[in-house]
Amino acid sequence: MARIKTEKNISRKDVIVSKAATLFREKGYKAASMRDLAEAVGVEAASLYNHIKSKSELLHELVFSVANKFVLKLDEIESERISSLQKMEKILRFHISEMIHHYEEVYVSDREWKHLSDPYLSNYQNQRRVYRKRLAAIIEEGIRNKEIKAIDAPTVVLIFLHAVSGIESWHRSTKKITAEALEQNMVAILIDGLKANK
Amino acid sequence: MARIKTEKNISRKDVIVSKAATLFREKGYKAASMRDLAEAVGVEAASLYNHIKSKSELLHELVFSVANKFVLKLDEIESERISSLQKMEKILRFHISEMIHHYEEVYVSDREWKHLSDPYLSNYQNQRRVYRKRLAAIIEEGIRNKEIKAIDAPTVVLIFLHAVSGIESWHRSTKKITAEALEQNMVAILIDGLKANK
DNA sequence: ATCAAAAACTAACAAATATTACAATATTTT
DNA sequence: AAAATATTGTAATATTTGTTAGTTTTTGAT
Repeated sequence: MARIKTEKNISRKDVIVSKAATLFREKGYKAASMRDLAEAVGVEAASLYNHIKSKSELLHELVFSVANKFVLKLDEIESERISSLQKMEKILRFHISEMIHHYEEVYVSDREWKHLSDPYLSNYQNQRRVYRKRLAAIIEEGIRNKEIKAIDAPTVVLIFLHAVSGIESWHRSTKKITAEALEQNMVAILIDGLKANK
Repeated sequence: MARIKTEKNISRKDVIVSKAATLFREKGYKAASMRDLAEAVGVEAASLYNHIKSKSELLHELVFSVANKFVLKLDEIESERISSLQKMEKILRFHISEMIHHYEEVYVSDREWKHLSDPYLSNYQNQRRVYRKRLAAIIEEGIRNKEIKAIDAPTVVLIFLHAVSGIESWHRSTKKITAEALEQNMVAILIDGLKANK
């Protein structure tokens, strides 16, 4: 009987959730079976249920842990006393950094939330809506201050969020530039694209 | 017995493929069942097989028809005698327009290609690689001409392609700006973000 | 009106799915 | 070392899946 190996402060459940993230990213939530997951973990499928309640629990734990992290960071940045453009840059950099360093989880959270079921689904959709609204508000403030060019704020938000998810391709590519260079390039394009013409 | 309704020059298969696009977008390829599709079409599941070979055929027909369209357009734009920046703008506008007017198909092609099986999968991945390389080449030419700021070309490509897929959120939102305004805004941010500082 | 082809239906299939009950084994606590 | 607890395995469950076989109905051409 091969037990699930754990290190200090990492529960067996954590191991499962983490492997699930990888699997959900690779195959998608629906296509990833509990047997696949069991194999990745090194155990029989039924044994997983000593640590988790269901497959769907895995998904919503992943999704909400990521979502919460972004909300917390936004709380922090919003209250800083810096310009709108600087706020946007900080948010952008945070998104990029999270996508690079917690790739699997962030990716799954971004692409697989459709398969949440209520009440988690509605909850998540609401959270996202609010999050986007808050970003749009920052941009609109920047427009009022003539810092940011006159442009539709929700459109900017949508470009920003999705542009970052392009890091997925970067992650898979073999000939990568460094993470720092990637971040610098993205900021150069997107933040420059926002600046009001002087 | 309720037949599948067809209009002129639209085969029953076309109707099925089109409904499949909507369904695959809504639920994802894996989660969309043939019975779901049958219901959307207004017929029993088995009846679909008079017109199509398999579920996977639906996916790869969708994916490749979209992919081919983009390749054809790129052929056209590449051979035009205009600046690199203008080429990028044209490509961007085409992507935006396709995403707006053929939302379901483009979205599915973008997000569900993972579920293709070989040889279609390898084929598609190759096509995409080549397509991105060609876009990067245009950008690099622009950099050499000092038209575009010195920046990592593959990163630009990745931002562009994914930024466009953000239109998905626009499509679902209720309070939309017009398609033209959306396009104008996206071009403003992304193309401006590329321009070399004068 | 007849006949062939196209398109629908009913019924059934094997395979895969998430999950459960329960017995066997390992670990920790006493 | 014994008892209690945690973890795994085996076996089985009901559902859902894509798909096929065979039959009946509908359509369009003669």
